[in-house]
Amino acid sequence: MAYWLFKSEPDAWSWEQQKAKGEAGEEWDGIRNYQARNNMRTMKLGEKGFFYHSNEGKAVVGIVEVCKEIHPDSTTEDERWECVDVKAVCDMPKPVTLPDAKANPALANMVLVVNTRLSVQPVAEDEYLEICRMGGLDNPPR
DNA sequence: GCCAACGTTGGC
DNA sequence: GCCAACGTTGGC
Repeated sequence: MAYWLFKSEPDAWSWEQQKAKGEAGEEWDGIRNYQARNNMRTMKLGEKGFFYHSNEGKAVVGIVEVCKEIHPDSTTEDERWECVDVKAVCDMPKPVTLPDAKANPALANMVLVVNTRLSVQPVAEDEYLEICRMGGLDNPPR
């Protein structure tokens, strides 16, 4: 079971909007970066990931689950671009900010800290659990 | 709003 | 296949 992190500017697509979609979930469309797309290609149904607000907030605000595996991105005719669907699972009781993550030595190698520009990224299991711990999530969904 | 870091494009 | 020019992301 792998873990992921999805980045979104709240102006474009916020955690509130994601939660409003409920169980149906929503396409994680608009990704135009090969690395990010390749990460989505390896995602399996049911895998968990963080929902991260970039720009405003700069924090992990919730947890999502992959509810549809890789398929064409409906927002473009360009068949190079594919995406998955995700649905909201739960809030992060206490959002974990980027400065929080940077200040934690256990997260020094986290992609979020090391490569700030990658919008869909893998998260190691120990990093996943550490962020959940910092966020006050006692029983992280696995 | 600025700018560093990074990715992509296109000329050669 | 290299690399300069350009565009975009995202932290500050």
